[in-house]
Amino acid sequence: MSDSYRTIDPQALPKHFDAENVEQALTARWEAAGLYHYDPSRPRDETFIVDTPPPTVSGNLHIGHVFSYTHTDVVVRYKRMRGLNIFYPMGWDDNGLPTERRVQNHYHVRCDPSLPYEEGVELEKASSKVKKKPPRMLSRPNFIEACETLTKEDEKAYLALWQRLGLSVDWRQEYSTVGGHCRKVAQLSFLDLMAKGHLYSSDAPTLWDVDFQTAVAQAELEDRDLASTFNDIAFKVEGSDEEFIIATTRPELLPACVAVTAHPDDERYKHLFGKRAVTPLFNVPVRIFPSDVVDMEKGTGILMICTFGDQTDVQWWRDETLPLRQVIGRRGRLLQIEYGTEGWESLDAEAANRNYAEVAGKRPEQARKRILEMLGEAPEGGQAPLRAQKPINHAVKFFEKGDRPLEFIPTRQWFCRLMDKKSDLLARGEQVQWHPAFMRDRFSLWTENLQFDWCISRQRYFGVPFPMWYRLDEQGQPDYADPLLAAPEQLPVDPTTGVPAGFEEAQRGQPGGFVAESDVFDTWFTSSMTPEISSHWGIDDERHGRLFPADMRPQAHEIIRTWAFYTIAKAMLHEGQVPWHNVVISGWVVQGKDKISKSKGGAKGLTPHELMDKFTADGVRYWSANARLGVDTAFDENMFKTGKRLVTKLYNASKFALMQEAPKGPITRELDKGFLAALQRVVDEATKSFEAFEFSPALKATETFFWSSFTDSYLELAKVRARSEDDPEGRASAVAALRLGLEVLLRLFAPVLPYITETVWGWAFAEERDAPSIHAADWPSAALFEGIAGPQRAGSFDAATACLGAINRSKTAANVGVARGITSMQLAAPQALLDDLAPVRDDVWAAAKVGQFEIVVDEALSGFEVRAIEFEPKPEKKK
RNA sequence: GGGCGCAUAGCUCAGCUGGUUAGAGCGCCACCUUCACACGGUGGAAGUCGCAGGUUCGAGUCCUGCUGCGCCCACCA
Repeated sequence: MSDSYRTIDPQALPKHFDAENVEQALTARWEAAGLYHYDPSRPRDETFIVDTPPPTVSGNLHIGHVFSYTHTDVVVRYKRMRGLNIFYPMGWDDNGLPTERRVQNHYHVRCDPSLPYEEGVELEKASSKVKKKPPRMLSRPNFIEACETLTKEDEKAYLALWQRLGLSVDWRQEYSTVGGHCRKVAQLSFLDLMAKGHLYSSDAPTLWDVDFQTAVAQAELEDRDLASTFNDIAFKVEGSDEEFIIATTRPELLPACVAVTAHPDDERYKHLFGKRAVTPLFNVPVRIFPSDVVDMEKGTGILMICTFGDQTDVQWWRDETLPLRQVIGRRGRLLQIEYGTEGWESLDAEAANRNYAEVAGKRPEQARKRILEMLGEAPEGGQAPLRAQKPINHAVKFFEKGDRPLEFIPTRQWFCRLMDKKSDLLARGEQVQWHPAFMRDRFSLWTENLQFDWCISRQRYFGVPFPMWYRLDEQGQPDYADPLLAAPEQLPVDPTTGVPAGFEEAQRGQPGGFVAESDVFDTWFTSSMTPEISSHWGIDDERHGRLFPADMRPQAHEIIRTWAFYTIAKAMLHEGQVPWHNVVISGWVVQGKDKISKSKGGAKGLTPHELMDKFTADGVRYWSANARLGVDTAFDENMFKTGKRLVTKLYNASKFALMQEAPKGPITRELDKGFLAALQRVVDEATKSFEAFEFSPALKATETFFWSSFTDSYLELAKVRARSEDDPEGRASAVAALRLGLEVLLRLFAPVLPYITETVWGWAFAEERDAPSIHAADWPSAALFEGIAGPQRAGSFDAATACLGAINRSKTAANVGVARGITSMQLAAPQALLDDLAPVRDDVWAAAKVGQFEIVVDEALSGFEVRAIEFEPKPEKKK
């Protein structure tokens, strides 16, 4: 150990911090050193496990990504400095509709699961000329290959962004949700849930998207307000001339009407219960029954039940065992129907068929128009059934990615039972710590209001297939009650190409043979397994035991009902545990009133790379880390600017601090100890915040101290002594404190600003502390201040700061020429502090030549008072 | 209709368990090319803390009720 410090020559360093090159060089160095590698040999209690959200790779990169991923990285870097063994993986979510659509478009292909797999298919980006021809049809395995090929490109772009942003991910722990590993875990999950009896299939009315041609789950719904019309339509009572008026927004469902209902207490309609009504146009007699679900105030108080207009219709249909008259088909068009046949009885089948022919094959909105026209025509000597129309606005259910309203259509679907597990799920929500805490309410509310079991099957081609087949009986009809499940060793399997045990390929589709379940899982079925995907659940028990449950799940608040909810559900059903201990919720990036997201086309203006070019990666991270958890943040270039300014200041202040030369010596002076004591307060505060996952107050505290206490005050107060020739002991104390202060500040900033802090660390401290990277160094602890300071000493530093402030004010006053006649400064303080301040005072004094004030510091050095600053008042501003 | 959150300087926000004249950054004004930093420094102006009550010696902070904005959810006839 040498007896002088390793100093730097500022002339030898670039005038400005060359962020772009530094970012590249350090990223490469960190990767080469394996700095972020998880060490499987260390025990669980020394490990910090992150359940990283896998980004959807088909979206364009935008600042919203940068924002939330930085939050996680900041926490991770803090935990790493606390000495924890970090497990920080990265996944790519390339399983789902966005990828499917992109692949279809990019290569101009479509998937047909009935096709056999072709070896060695080479695809090219389709030209617009090619796109005029019919698309090429691919087997499902080929289609998945195409997805994997295309998403590889996107993943490269993400990787480059993440690395430049400085995410300290262990890149060896990478997965893709459409890859073999994830397919296997998802299929294992299915087999386990089957074995535990949580799954069932049923042929029942299900929310159906007519464009995507698939069922959707409750979690994928969104309400949209649409303009609509309440149509008052007259129904006749069977066998009489009496009529009543129902109100409906969906007159096109008139042929699907199966009953009429009103409130049991409704005097207007009481006498009708038990009788039958006759529908106009189709003359179908339907039951009239009472139901207390009916709102007497709404519409006319009496309404028609159709199969199916909404969820209430489904409920009545079930409870009252009403007939099924499905008129809307899977493609969203009115089906062909023959009145007079079974189930389609009519008092005048001929007229009914004539009327129905007008709307068969039409879309609902066209059919509605036509039906209303017909209802508006008065029969001979009578009144038209359409009596009145009233415009309204009402909420209509849509698939969140869809363009047309959802329909209820009876189809066979697979469900995971959750309705009977609400209280267990709520209890799990209580076992998880939510940050911020109020986000738990979102989870609880959703769980309490859950209405359907989880529909896990989708009639899509691309996705993780059900590992399952059905036996075909002698007539070639599938036996849904007793499916053939894949064996675990077979996974991942695509049942459209794989064969169940005990069968041969030749028996596919043959009577007495088998047929594949062609559905795929809801993408959340796979995404809800991210902790288990990382831990290799069901595949490597030893690893799973080490990595499950995780410590931290970072995520956005709008997917609490999906991602967080399903992940909690899966962990409960599979392992009887919570999937992680902490959920850390980031807010959104907003621009004006709009959330910045892929659906909105990203931020106006600069891309993440352009922002980093302009403000440095550290500057961009600074902006992210400034946001409080769960709170939306404005996209504001000023904040990036402030971040870059901080980086620049750190660069320059560090140069200055590390160019001061002195022999090594103890920190003995009051001012130096006071400064370090004040810094220790900041360390305590930052640590406390970080422990609660609140990085932003930690950054704020550090930043404030850095600017106002370190650069503005302490550097000014210590620099005269640090260069003094005639006070060797005071000089050694100042330089030692300067360096220690800088070192501690670098460590405090390291989680947020990895590049600039590592750069400065390398100038001196890497060698001095025998720690090549600051990111593997310890978070500052009390040990660093051992024997030097104590928080109670900070008063002397506060006093000195006030003194400097007074001097500065007097300088400014002198410059503007209003402080005449002020010629001396009194500082009443313990001698120890006065000694330290004397050189500052004399130095500044000589320059300023003005000022008269008194600073009184109490003997305990815990407080101070500034007295008698006498300046002439500033002259009134001329207006 | 239910739940949650927000409302503090022109803008973006911080103000923990209630305690003396309410803070920061940006912007604005004045001054300063001085040793690492003009990608800088120093100083300054600027707020009836959404509104109305209440609790308290004392309220930006706690309670009640309003108003506005945002988000999540809802059974949509």
